Amino acid sequence: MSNLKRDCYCGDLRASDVGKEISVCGWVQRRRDLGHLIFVDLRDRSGILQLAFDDDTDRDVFESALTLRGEYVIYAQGKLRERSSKNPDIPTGDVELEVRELKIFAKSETPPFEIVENSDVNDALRLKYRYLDLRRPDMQNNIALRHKALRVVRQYFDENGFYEIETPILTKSTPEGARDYLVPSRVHQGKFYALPQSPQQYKQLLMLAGFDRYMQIARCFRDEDLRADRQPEFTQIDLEMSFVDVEDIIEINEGFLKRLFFEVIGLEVQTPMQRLTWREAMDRYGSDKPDLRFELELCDISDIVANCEFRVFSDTISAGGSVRMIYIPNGGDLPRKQIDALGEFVKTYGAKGLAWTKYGEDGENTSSFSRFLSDEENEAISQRAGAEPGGLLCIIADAKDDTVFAALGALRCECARQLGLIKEDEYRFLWITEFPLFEYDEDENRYVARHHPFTSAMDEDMDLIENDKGACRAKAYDIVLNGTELGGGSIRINTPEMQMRMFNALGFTNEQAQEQFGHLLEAFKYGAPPHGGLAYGLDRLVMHLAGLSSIRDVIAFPKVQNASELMTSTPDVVSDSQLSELGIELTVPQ
RNA sequence: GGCCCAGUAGUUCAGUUGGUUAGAACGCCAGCCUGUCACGCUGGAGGUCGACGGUUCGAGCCCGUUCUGGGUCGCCA
Repeated sequence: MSNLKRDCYCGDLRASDVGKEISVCGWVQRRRDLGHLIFVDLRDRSGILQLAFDDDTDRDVFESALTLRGEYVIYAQGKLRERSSKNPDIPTGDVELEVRELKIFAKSETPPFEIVENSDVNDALRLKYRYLDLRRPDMQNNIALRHKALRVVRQYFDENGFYEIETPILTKSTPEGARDYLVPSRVHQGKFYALPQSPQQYKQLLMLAGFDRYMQIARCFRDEDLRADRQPEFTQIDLEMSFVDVEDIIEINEGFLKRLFFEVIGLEVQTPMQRLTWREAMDRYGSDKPDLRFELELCDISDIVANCEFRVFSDTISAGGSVRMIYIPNGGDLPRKQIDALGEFVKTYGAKGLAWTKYGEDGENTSSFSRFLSDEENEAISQRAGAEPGGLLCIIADAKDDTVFAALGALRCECARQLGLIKEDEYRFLWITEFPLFEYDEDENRYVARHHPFTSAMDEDMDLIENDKGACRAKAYDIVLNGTELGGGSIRINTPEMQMRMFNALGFTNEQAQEQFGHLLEAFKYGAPPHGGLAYGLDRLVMHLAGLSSIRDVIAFPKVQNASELMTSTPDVVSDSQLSELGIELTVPQ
């Protein structure tokens, strides 16, 4: 191959290069054999160049060109010439290579699917042959875009004084939080490492160690079920800063997002970005990651129906719940069947059902519940909604506010999607601040940390840690884009006393806290700076940059829904000797 | 763990109420073709209808189970 070196990429050649002697390498995209004239489209990561073989071509080279098939890997050398008929559809459409020398590096079987842009092939097949799928120009672009994003990440945070520091992959399993992936230890049989869910404790200890600003492109692992935007193995842009408060973190990250979106896709992001407190986000959108590309805000009507005859509403309120609605101006267009489907839709979020009113264009209303209310109550509801003919009112009542918010928040998005209300070309960034510090866990009958147990309470809510956990707010924030959580973080606790107070509040005895987090409590005795940070889901960020709806398309080798990897058939069985070396006996057959 | 959707040629799909030999396009193979660029023309090969079981005189189609993939609820500090 020493004398078969390429000197340029296919897609870079232009009319200004005509006359040059060039060499290219790549894969055969297509061969067009016209008899005494053969064209071959040669593809590399930069694009496509047309190779031409005709009567002036050396006979052996021509004969060799006749044997070319799709995905053959070749070298071609010759003189670049202007085409007699140009192709305006591709960047290299003005030129072609008059081939003088041709070398076939490797033949290829006919691939199981065509290597073309926008192919619509079954996911399982794509993933089984991921290396072929990745040859497709759109996948090449996605992966290149990811690289560009990573380059900006490293540049920006370097310029702002962050050190890139690696933290261990073999770590200690911690209670709370996601299920860990475990790695058995050979040296310490019966003991296990855990793969990190995030480098949380390490990055805090790096602040304690005095590095001041830390950044890592960190691989993280969570053994939980997958979604279109969730993989068991994913990448975080992990950040931590010392001597900062919430504002400092928001400021540096607004700068980052502005730079990232501009440099990668040329988008001008306005800063400062919009902010909502968690409380306001829930009340107005029923979600802690609201999509602001459309309106449809929630509205509380508990006060109107608190004493109404309709027990579904009034009983809910006396049980401590709420009755809330969204009003959809054009929702009256939805046929009855579709409204019933929305009723089924909200049930998947735990709602008992959907109460609705269709405001007819003729002034005649159809409603699932209005006959149970007084005229005054109906009128008050319509008035608060600002209802007009053609509108649709959707009401959810539940004894648990969480259920009302979950159902209405999801319904809001579903209606917007069905009615085409989402402004698809907008990028609505949003900070959600003042998250609750605690969250009640029904299964365990206790409060657990909503973010993680190292999160600081807001200064004015310190007393609530013991006195009113449900009302205690944290110095925690998320950055949201178009209804997706891009990242989140918090200001951390930095004294051993406060950290122990937090563990106690979560129900840990001092002994339990020492056992599981002793290293951190010990470290805090030696002077931890006030610090805080944030972590982005890199895959989600790149997904948005690429305008896609699944993170799989921006990950080179993703896993499928059951967390296996189809190309290599991972996970897989291991040999008995491997197991015995680890001191592991299986209770299930392999 | 629950719910929903899909599975027919290499690929993407069509397939009538359950009725003779399961079709199309692209791809593939062969032949012809000197300006194509999704080349064109002619011909050809290619199917356990995901699997198993059931109903039926008869199943790609109906029923059950199961597998695979996708979406989602729970879950994801």
